[in-house]
Amino acid sequence: MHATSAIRALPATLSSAPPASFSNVPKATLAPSASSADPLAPLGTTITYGRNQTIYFEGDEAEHCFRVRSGTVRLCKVTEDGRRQIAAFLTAGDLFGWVEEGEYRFSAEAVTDAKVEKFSRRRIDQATTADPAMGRRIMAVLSAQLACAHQHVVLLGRLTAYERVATFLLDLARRRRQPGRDDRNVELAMNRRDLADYLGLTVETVSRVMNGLKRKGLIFFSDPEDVQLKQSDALERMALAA
Amino acid sequence: MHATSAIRALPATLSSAPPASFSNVPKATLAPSASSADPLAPLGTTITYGRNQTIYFEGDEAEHCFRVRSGTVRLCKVTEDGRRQIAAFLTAGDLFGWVEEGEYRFSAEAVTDAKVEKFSRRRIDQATTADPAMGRRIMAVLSAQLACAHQHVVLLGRLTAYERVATFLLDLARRRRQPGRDDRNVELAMNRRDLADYLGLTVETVSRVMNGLKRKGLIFFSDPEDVQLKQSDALERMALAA
DNA sequence: CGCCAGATTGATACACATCAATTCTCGTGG
DNA sequence: CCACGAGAATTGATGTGTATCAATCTGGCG
Repeated sequence: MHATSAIRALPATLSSAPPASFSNVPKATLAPSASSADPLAPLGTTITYGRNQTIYFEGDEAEHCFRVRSGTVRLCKVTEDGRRQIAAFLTAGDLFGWVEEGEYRFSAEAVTDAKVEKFSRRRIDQATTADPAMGRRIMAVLSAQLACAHQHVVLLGRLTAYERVATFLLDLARRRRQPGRDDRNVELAMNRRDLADYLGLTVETVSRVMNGLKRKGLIFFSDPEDVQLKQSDALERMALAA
Repeated sequence: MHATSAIRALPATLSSAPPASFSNVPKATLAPSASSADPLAPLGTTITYGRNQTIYFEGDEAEHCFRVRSGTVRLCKVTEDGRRQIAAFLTAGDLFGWVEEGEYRFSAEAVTDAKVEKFSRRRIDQATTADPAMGRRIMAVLSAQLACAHQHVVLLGRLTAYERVATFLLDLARRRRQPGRDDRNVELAMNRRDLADYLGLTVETVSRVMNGLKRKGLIFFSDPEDVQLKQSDALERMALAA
């Protein structure tokens, strides 16, 4: 299994990290391409989490905030009766646990092995006072994530199962688009259950749709976590809503 | 009809404005209760919009950002084939149109008559450089909105129609909770169509559920936009997921 | 008074969930 | 090296929550 392969070979500094977050929303990374080094980096400590390990639980006191350095993290919530919804998949550069005060409202878990930076709220506050540019960067990341979340809302509120899956696959491909990389080939960092819980569907439906798309020749896969987009244009048409 | 009544009697300054945004997520207002006056206020110009007037269209160049001063604003997106999803209802203190660069991804429209402040991106940037505390406040608002959006994702991804409506009504009531106000009585700023498009349902289903709740005695209304919560506890139980 | 948009109510359709087997994959130990 | 077991994915049969289609009702307004 290719647990950690989806986001592989991450640059040591985030300055050239690919845009993360899902949806076709341009992603602000904390460290801009140009000039200044990542201003947040020296403030945190990096922790490595194994696949499916919990970073924090919903309800924990929110004393720290985090940033993904490598790998994929999910934010999720489980209802009393066991229904689970994933609110976001986060990748390199994404902030999370950015709670003003009180408790985390979602759990954060490593989808793949992941390196995560941890910051104390207090130190971040101090740092933004000292360096206003950093505050603006954080604002940029947060507003990009908000835009992603709104896209996700549209997907869940109004798209059919086929549209959801097509949109997701295209987002994933778009997110990985970089010079010199084959963006026809998408490696899913997550299994069908995660996918279902992100898309607001059941595992069975996701499986049926994926295989339906395969049968129609829009995609191909033998390994369920390694998907080739054969007809992106047809997928685009299917994902009409953006 | 009580178009503008849902959020009435807004204080001139936002310093004592009620927490806005939906979901039971604590709301950071831009102007904190204590000390300093609203730092953003002098930077913007206030514009009044009539009910259903568009503030900006999805696809417009994002040169300004906004803040709600009074009334309710919706962020929404319509697909080619006419499906509409409302991503958020915004009320006093909420920021919107906070796009880094490029175009707005959602349209913003006045649900009720509304006063909105308009800021140029550039001036905001300058101001945050001058006053880092302002940057932190904006971050707080954005992260609160992100939390709201994530709640909305759970609602759309995993809740039944009854659970969605119950959750919505309770959020609305919670949002209005203030000393000296009757929080059993909820005035909806929006009609059934807006409600449906926010909750990811159809008008018919919303209507059926509202009348179902009325029949069960959990709520009461004669005017469809003025709802009394008769058994908040039962509604809470129905809205299990949070 | 009669129009019209919004809300409600009813009958029916369908997309997806649910329940229930298989099949596949891979790690483990004999 | 292969049998075994367990979790993941797939596939099939059936059920159901909500959408869709279609009236009807209601209240405000010209």
